[in-house]
Amino acid sequence: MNSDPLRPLVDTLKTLAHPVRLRILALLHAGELCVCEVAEVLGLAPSTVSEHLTGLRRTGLVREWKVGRWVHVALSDEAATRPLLEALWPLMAGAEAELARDRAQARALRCDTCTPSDCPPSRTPKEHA
Amino acid sequence: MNSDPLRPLVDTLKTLAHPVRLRILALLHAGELCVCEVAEVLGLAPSTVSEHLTGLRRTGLVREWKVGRWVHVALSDEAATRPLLEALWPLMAGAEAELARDRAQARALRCDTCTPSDCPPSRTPKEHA
DNA sequence: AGTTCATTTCGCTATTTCCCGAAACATCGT
DNA sequence: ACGATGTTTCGGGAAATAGCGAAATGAACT
Repeated sequence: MNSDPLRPLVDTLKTLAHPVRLRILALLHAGELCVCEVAEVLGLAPSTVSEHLTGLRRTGLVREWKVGRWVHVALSDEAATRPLLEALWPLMAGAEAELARDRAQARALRCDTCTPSDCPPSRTPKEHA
Repeated sequence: MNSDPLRPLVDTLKTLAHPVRLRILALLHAGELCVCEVAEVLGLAPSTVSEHLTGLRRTGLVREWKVGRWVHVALSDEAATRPLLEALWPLMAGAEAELARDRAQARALRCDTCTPSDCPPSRTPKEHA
């Protein structure tokens, strides 16, 4: 019945059309993170972030994989959504202040003696010593 | 308080994220139309189309102007939204059949002895004779 | 002035989206 | 096996969105 050929594109656009999800994409543009770090930076409940990420994954915008008990997230390298994302970055210029603050906060959370892929994220660098 | 710097971009994306509005944009990509023609092609109530167009105009995606008692609509030439639209056309390829049908129907409604700018749109060409 | 026709605004209902907390899962460490 | 921690799923309530018909508006033509 519902074979609307515009459906996939509309789904992608709907997924993009939310400030939190744009902030997540901008965060991931600077490097991968794990779900709890995203939740911390955005100040949202983990369940909320998980649901946003489900949408982003459904539309192929991000990919996720497990590392120990953490789920790491990064921008997908799928060709389909790339041009849209590339067109989007310049349009986020007006929010650069907020986005830079997000990135700085993510960097502060991240342990700096190891890469996100092979080490559990730590809330504070000293927890890792 | 609510000075979310991502707001304008989110508004634009929300406006794009609807099959009817995408079809309207694709229609206008082939040339300007008046509101009643858009309603006829899409098979929607004029009030519904009017509301969709209000959103498209609010976000600068289309422009409208009065011609007699008709309101003509065309894609806006604003620089801000252009790159987004340009990234969008290729992504609509999967719906080319439906979009081509829309365009054909619009062409059938349109009087072919005059341009849309200086002549009231007529339902059938012979009404114009 | 009154009529007609294109368009918009309004009132309404149905559906969807967003966010959370509680509970369920999953994985690691002890 | 147990507890701790990260994540997801579920249930629900507030808000936004989509569609229509009816009524209001504006412009043209008698």
